Amino acid sequence: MPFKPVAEQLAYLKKGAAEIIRESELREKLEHSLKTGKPLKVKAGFDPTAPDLHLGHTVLLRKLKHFQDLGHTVIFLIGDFTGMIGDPTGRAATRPPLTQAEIDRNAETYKSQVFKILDPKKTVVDFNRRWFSKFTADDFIRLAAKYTVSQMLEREDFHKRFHEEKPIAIHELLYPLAQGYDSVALEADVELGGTDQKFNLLVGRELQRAYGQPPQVVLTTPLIEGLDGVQKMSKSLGNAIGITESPQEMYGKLMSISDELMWRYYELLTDLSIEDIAALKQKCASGEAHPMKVKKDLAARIVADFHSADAAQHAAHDWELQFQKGVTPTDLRLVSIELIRVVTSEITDPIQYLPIPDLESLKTVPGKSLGWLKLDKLLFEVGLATSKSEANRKIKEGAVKVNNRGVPKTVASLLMEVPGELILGLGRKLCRVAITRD
RNA sequence: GGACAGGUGGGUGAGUGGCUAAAACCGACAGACUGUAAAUCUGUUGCCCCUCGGGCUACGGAGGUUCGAAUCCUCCCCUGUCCA
Repeated sequence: MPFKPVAEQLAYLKKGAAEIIRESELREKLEHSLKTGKPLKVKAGFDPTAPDLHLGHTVLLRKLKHFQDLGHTVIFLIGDFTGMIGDPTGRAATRPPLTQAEIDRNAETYKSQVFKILDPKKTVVDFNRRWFSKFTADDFIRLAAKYTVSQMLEREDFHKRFHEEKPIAIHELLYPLAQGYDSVALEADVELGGTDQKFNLLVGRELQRAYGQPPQVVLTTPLIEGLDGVQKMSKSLGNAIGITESPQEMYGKLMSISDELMWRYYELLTDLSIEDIAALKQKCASGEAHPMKVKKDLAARIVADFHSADAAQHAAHDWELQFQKGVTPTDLRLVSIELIRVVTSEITDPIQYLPIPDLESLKTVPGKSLGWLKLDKLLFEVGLATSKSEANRKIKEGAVKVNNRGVPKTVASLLMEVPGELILGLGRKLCRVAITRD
């Protein structure tokens, strides 16, 4: 395989990397690989329990892809052994070991998601249970003997917890060792990880030395901020964009980020060069370009990466209709709800109700019956509110819409013909509801 | 094994017998404003019942004292510090 000149490779790899330890070693490794024609082994480890990737993971995956583009070998390592420990995050307890079936299933999910970015033909998928299942207690003690407590306490979160007198379980200390040993087992040349992984990656270097191997180069990628622009993107914080989300969801979420964050996303999630991004930024500042337009471009690019250009265009169109022109999109989620109560008496009930669509047309419909629908129950069952109490609060806050019209704060029920359909909205969320009898 | 400190709502963290569904801050959600951006301002922020209002659950767990307990007592579980 013909490799590109070292300087060119290095420049390509440096773009968007947070830190390279050490750059001179990377250069040497690239030179060596060029000379011998042997590709570098580039490793990145993934947790087997959460195969639900979001854009944050793609920053790393894109960098792996860059290595692939240059002809190197990427090892996608699924940490099915280390997953038992769980990377120490302060409160994560030991996780129950996954069954082989679960691991296999997760691995498949991983592949289907990861190969949206990586080239399947150039990717080696491996599991660290492959070597750890053969590890004996003796081996483990020998491994543990290669590191010291104070070395471990150099890690920021251990250090902090230690000084705050918070618990640190012994097995948590084992995690970096195990992850580091992966590099030994694979004889990795380079390991990639988020900046939060820096310590673990460096342990890999130390262990490789201890086992008589040349230490791997560590390349960290920045952690991207989530939709809130403050905390790192993470599923559990609810500020993530999953890579399997629909074009519409992705586009909508991307449009909701702040202008400031938009530049960060451009930098980390697109192939635009630093110069191009700077130029765009300049244009926005000078008023030559509208930030919203630039944001739309960003959203379209990213959606196109994970779906298609067509899908991106579609999503953009839908988004404009819904949010800029106030038109209800046609492909809303449809939920069926059973009628709650049939109207038996005249409509003189003192309950506050809202006729849908209006009172006159309601009275003259043949073949249908009229029904009451409790609004709070409806909002709850449809999933727009997490409880009926919340639904009631939102009604009182005037946040509810029916068929695109605001519902007065005092309304408790809807009056409508059944079977029928309506568009229910709470804030930005919309839902199409079909009302059926029985 | 012993001595001591501590375990409160999504988070931080007040609260030492009734005025505490539990301060404050953060977060979250909604409204106004906008470019569905940010910033700002306002409101809401345990669950359930038909509105006023009412009911139920909640301060590590289980009991107990009391008209009444997050608050007092007993036992247990968990975490940390120090001693061995």
